[in-house]
Amino acid sequence: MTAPTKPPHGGPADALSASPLGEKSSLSGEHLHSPVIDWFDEHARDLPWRRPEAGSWGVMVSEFMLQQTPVNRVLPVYEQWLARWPRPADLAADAPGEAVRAWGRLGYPRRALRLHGAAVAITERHGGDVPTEHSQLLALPGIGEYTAAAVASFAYGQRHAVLDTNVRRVFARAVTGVQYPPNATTAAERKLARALLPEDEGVAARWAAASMELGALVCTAKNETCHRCPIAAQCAWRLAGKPEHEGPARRGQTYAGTDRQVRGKLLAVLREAHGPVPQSALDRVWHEPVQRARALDGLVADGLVEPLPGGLYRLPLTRL
DNA sequence: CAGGCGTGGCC
DNA sequence: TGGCCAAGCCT
Repeated sequence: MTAPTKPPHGGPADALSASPLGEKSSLSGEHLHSPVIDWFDEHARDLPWRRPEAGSWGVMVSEFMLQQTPVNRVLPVYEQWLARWPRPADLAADAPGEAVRAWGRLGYPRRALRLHGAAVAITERHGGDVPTEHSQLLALPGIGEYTAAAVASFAYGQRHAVLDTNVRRVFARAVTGVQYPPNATTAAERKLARALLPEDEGVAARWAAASMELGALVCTAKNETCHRCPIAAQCAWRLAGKPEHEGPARRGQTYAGTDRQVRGKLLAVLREAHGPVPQSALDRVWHEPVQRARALDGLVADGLVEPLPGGLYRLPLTRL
């Protein structure tokens, strides 16, 4: 094959260059030996959804669970889900409330509902197989830009820019030279990600997983370990002396005392119970009646809770 | 597009 | 101790 000739040198200017978008930097490499992929070959974690037997459904389930939830907490729940619902049609045939219950304490339980909804759509519209097209994936509930690219790339080996928080941080540091990426993904970030993507489909998929893993294990938000980084020598941020984040503090998440906390407590009661729960049992989780009622109403509106006659509540047995 | 949406571990 | 952080999505 024609090995594209690489610029003779991969110094800082290569990674940093004001217009790195027209050509691949040495970070990804259009050849088959990017330092990040080499590092990945050596240090990638052996995660169940990366094994061939996981299949596209396993990849998709893992991506839903990993949205804002750490790997270690996902692992046991992932195993339970795949054992119980080995195919999308298996989950689709069960009640949505069972998905919510089996979600356990992963957090953001609307993801469980959306994953169930996606399984129903896959069963009804795609013959029970996770679709291969990015646009079809994007049309499923709970799948956005990132997850569609991740499933297409990790499950089907396709060439997509997979821009998650890890990759965005790696690019922000190594290429742009700042500590953190913007709050929301920008057009410039998408353009950069596309420009860095290796041409070859299989290499591109490998690169996507590798750059994500680098952000998860080495180029972390706090306590990054540059001495273990395969591109430390070209990293714009490190070369600039690792300047601190400038500008307004990044938006933090509040939790204590919010409706979210109340919703969590209400749903925990319903998860533990098998069968309808009386209002009085729910009243015990929060002292303030107005906020309590608002939280319960919200859960019902979201389809996470099903109200029954006689002041009883349960996880949803039927679809909305 | 800023803000809502769970949960737990870490420094 | 409490703010920050963890493979986002939706409105």
